Amino acid sequence: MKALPQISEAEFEVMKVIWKHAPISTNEITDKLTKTTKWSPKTIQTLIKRLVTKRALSYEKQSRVFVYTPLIEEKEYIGRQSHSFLERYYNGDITAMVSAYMEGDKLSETEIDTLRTILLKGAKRRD
Amino acid sequence: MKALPQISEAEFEVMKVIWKHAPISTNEITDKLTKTTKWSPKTIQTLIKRLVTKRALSYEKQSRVFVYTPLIEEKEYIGRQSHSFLERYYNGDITAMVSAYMEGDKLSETEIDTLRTILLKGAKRRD
DNA sequence: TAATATATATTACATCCGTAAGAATTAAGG
DNA sequence: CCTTAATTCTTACGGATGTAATATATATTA
Repeated sequence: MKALPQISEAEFEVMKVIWKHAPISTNEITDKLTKTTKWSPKTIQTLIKRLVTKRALSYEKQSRVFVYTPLIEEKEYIGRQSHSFLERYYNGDITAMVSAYMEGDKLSETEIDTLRTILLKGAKRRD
Repeated sequence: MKALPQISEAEFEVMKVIWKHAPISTNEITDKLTKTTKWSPKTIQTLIKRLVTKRALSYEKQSRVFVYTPLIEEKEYIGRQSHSFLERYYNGDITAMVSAYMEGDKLSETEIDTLRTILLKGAKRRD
């Protein structure tokens, strides 16, 4: 499996809008992000540029404007980040994380229910 | 609740040994970390120093040596990191994360069992 | 006490990141 | 065709981080 590019927190925000709306132009990205953040358009341009350099995005010149498409998949990226997060803080053990949440009373009844349901689905996956 | 200091990845490795063995001297920290990492003692010193500056550690001069104690709690720190991780990648929804793991077949049968057990404990089922 | 060993403090330096401003290029209007 | 406006490219700059090396202070030994 290829190494995914290192994406910073701010860059990730940019990726999110691109994942959601690709193919999408610079201006469209900028419009959306100036509404949800306090970044200047210049800043957003920089972030987009860096993502291209890092090969997280490809672009196509449509007439005079650039239109971007992600080169990495959202699910894959989040999966990798989750993996390394668990490694670092829970020795790679997701059950330790859930356990910590239970013990810290950080789970609502509803969430507990949801989790049980999720886990039941996989129950018959025993072969 | 006070803001916890920002601890980098490398610094976190140092914190882990201090959490585990505090109060612990510079040399002891260095010994342990040179075994588990490829860092030079100098690097480890730098990391310790930065942690002191950031007020993640306090120290006491015992005769001629410094002995360190954490100023922040491991559980609290990991809890905060977990929270912001979930915010960033799963909209703060831990069930979404577990769900993604289930769907990605990233959970072993054993883990699923463990999770079910964990969740049953908290089941003051009002059903 | 002077030389040496040891522990701590200061300085270094490249890269990444947040946050842009300014320069250059290109398209569109006069 | 040339000026202006829009778009993209280049440069900037301070703080954080990884990764140390060098310098200083202090303790031990000869």
